[in-house]
Amino acid sequence: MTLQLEGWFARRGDTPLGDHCGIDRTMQLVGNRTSMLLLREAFHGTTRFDALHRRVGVTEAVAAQRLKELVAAGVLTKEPYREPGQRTRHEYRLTEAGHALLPIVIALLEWGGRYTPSEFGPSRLTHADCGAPAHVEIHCEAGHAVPEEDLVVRAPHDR
Amino acid sequence: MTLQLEGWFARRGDTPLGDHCGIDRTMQLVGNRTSMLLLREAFHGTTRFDALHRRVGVTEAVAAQRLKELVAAGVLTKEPYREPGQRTRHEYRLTEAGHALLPIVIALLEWGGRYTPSEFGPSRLTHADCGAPAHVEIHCEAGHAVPEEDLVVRAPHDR
DNA sequence: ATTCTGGCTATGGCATCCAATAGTCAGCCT
DNA sequence: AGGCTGACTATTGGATGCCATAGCCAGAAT
Repeated sequence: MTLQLEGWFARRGDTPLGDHCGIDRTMQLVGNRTSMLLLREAFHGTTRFDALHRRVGVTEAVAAQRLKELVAAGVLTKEPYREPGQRTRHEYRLTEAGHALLPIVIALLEWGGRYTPSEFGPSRLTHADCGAPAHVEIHCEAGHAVPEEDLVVRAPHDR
Repeated sequence: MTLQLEGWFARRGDTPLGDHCGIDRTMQLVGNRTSMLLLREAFHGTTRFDALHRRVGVTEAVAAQRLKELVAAGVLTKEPYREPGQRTRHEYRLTEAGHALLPIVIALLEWGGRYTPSEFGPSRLTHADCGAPAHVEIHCEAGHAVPEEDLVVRAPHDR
C-alpha cells in the first residue's frame, strides 16, 4: 500500500532528510500559492507583469516579489522586448527548468478538480493529437503505468 | 510552447480565477512544506506521530497542527490501534484522496532531484515489475505521452 | 507509587506571506 | 506641458508558519 524503499531510505531511523530531499528543496523554491498561480499563468502563455498580477489576483507588490524569486530560482527569465511604437518592456518566460514544472502544476490541477468541491466542475485535459482525455501518471521507460505499490524509490548513492 | 486553452479560459480577460482553479484549492489545502513532507513520510509507510514529526524534522506542535489539517482535508485518517500489551495509540494513514496525491509528491521529488543542486544525487525511481526507470508524465488514455504543446485544457462547462 | 514514553497542548517570539494604500518613473499620447 | 499607462517600489499591518521551551495526560514498566 506504500512505496518500496531501497538504499538507506529503507533502514534510516528517525533522522530527518532535510535538504537531502528533493521535495523539500522544490517546496522551498516554488511551494507557495502565488508562485504556483504565476506558473499557471506562464503555462497559459501570459508573459506581461500587468496581466500576470491581475490574472493571479494578487497585489502588484506580491507579484513583483514572487516573480523576482522565480527568476532567481531559474524557472522564469525576464527579457526585454519592444512592440513597434512602444517603449521597451519586459516579458516573463518559462525556462527549460520552468517548463519541467508542468507535471507538478497539472498534478495539482487534477487533484483539485477531483477531490475539492467547486460549484464549477473541473477542467478537462485532452491530447490535441487524438482527443483522448489526459492525466498525470507515473510511467516506466518500458511503457507501463506504475501504481504506487510498484514504485521503487532508491536513495542516492546507495549506503 | 505553451498549453492550448479552450472554453472561456481562451478568452478570459484579466479576471482572476480564484477558487475556480483547482491548483489554487489544492495549494490552500496541502501547499506548504511541512504538509508535503508529512505526506512523503505517509507514502514511505510512516504512521505514528512520533516517527512522523522526527523524520520530517519539525517540532511536535507544528506536526500536530499540520496533521490535524491533513485529517480535516480528508487526505489522512487518524485511527486507533493497539499492539498486544500496549495501550491504544493512533496511526495516520492515507485515504484514497491522500493516495491520489502521489503524482504531486513524486513530481516535486523528480524536479528537485533534477534542477536543484545537492551534494547527494537524486533519488532514483524504478518500476518494481520490470526494473525500468520511472517518471511522472502526462499521458492520454490512448497511451500517448503528451508534450506540453499538445495538452489541451478545457475550462469547466464551456461558456 | 513513581517513572517513563508516546502523543500531544500551551506560550512566546521571529519570519514569511499576503492585502491595502501610496508613490515612483519612463515614455507615449494629446 | 500635462496626463495616462505599464511596471514597478515602499510602507503598514494582519495572518500564517515555524521554532524553542515547557507542561500535560494515559497507561505500561518498575
